[in-house]
Amino acid sequence: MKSDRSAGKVTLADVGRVANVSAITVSRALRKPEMVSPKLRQRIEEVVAELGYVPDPVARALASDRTDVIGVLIPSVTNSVFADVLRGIYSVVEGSPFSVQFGNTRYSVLEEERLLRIFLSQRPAGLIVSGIDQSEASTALLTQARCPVVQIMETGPAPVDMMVGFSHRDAAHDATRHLIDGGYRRIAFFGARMDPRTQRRLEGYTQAVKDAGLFDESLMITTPRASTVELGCQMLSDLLARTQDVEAIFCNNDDLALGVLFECQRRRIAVPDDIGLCGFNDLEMMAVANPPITSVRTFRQEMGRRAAEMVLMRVAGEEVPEPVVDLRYELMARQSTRACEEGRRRRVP
Amino acid sequence: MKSDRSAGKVTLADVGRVANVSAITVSRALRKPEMVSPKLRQRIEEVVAELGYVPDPVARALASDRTDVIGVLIPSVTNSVFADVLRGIYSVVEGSPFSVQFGNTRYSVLEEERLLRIFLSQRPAGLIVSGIDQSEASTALLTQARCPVVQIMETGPAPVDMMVGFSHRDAAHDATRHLIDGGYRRIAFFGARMDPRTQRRLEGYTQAVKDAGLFDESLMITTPRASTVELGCQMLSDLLARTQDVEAIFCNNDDLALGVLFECQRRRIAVPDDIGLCGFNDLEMMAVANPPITSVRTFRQEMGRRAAEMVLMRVAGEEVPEPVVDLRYELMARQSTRACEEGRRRRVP
DNA sequence: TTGTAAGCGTTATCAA
DNA sequence: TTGATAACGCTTACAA
Repeated sequence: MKSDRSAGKVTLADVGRVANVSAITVSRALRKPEMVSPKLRQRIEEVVAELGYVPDPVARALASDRTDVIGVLIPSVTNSVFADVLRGIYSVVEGSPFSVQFGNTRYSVLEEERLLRIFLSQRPAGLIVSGIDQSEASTALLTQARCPVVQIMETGPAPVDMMVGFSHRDAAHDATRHLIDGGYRRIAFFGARMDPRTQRRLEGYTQAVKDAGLFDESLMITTPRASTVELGCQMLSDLLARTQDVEAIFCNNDDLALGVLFECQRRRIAVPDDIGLCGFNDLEMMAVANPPITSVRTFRQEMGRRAAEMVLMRVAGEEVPEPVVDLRYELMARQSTRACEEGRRRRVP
Repeated sequence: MKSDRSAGKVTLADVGRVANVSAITVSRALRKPEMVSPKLRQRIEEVVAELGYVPDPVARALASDRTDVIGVLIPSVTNSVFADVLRGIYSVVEGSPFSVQFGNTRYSVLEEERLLRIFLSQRPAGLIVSGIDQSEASTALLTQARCPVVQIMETGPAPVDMMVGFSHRDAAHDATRHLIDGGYRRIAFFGARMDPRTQRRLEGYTQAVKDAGLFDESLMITTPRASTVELGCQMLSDLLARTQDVEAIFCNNDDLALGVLFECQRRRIAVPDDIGLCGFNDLEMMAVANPPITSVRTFRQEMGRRAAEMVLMRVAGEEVPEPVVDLRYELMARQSTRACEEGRRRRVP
């Protein structure tokens, strides 16, 4: 008699009993059909269907010391940037026998480390982590991990294993150059959250304005708060309360940019004629705003897709031809940064 | 000698050996400390720390026939509505020994069913599913599930187990009434995706306009496409190409409403004077748009939080005092629906 | 309070 | 090609 713990679950042994073969043969028939004679294979398949056998992933994991779970660590579940990445990952994983498990690090390196330990104890098939700023302990854990690891969202000099991202510094630098080239001189920076990637965007901005001799610390507004549209409104209000001498604003992301746009509309500040405006990420709405807002397009779904593909390839034993990928970015120049023909005039003399 | 399969992993038996106790005592010391004498407990804790023992959740799951994983099935990973729900769930689960695993059903009942089978085979501690429109098979699976189940996002007459949501029909009805009460007569409905919840919003709208004798099928625009801001722009353009006789628009969600607003700005259509505008969900940006947009606030984080709490209570063996919760909604009336003092005039006579 | 023995459902290993 | 046996690391049931 079966123990009552198992609650009537159909096991490999049950299938074997009915099909008159051993459990291990059933296991093989399901995992490596070519190793079982056609005759037996068919009989087993029939019994599996008849009994409604479903393999137990937990038992499989314990016995084989591996799972079909790909662990994904992202800093935020609400940020649409990461939602896009997840969509990319799902698009690849959905067609495979693998599944995805996330962890939400909430932009905390310590939380990331804690989650990493938990995930690793679950024998993941692969691991996808965000960014390149892991703690020393996390880096050690990842290096020792006995599964493929992909760092996403960013590129950097020392990949733990594989990597797919882009340079936030370069992207911000180019966006700032775009404003400078458009004739804007007094260019502000609005930054929220100030996570490592935002920091590097700030560096790119700073470099560009310094190189052009346009650096002015009083034009930088940053906050550790998460970015919202409302925050964009407030930042513009704060800046204008301090100085009217602003010609353009580079926002660390599109939420802020949208807030700036709304606030400009309320204050009858013409975009791009009074103030030029550039966002970051190129959310869908940027292209249809009034006016359309210039932004830096990043390939978020593609990052997720590529990362998942890399993991699957390695799990399948294939070699990944390009284990470090820089996906770049694209400056989507729109009406919000159309510079005047004869150079920018200051808004207030 | 240990088998090489385990790759040097520290086990309960290892800890026991060093601490001079049996493995089961170590197990108890970690799970039910009060059952172990203080002396042994302390010695064991020291050895655990010394050896860096980490419990193996896979082995635990196999032995105890349960996991600490709460399965969550949502229709979309990119829709910010569900992102908010997830945040609520995380806020509760993060402080517990439980973890979350999602599935993305992509608004497909069949995919939901498939995922449900997978999840159930993994002995979840609890299950949170979206909506009340599961397939017959899924409902059967959920009914038989040996774990707590919560349906979220919606309320309905026949909960499988527990439920926390609100009535989309009532919410849409009230929003439409708000427009009618504001003096608007020619009220359009814009709907995207047309999933079951959107359908019920449409029903609420239809009921309200019919009751007021204002029903006009030609004012309803729906599409199976996912909602985007751009789609909102297009829908307005389509509607206006067909008729100028429109006084207000109730959008099935805020993305569409934002698109309508941008398109109105471009066409110099004054909101709310030429056209009244109401969204659904009350995303953060609605309050700071220009003008601020009326929307129906729903308590998405709260839904996630409550659902997770219900699961945890039941897992802990406690009784859930209120297993079916209607969280209601709140109409956030803003400038975009400010009706004229002396009743609405038609925009075009 | 602590320990022994027997699983949990699967797969690795080695033998037939 | 098939099977017997022994893990995998932990917990349940029961005994001391």
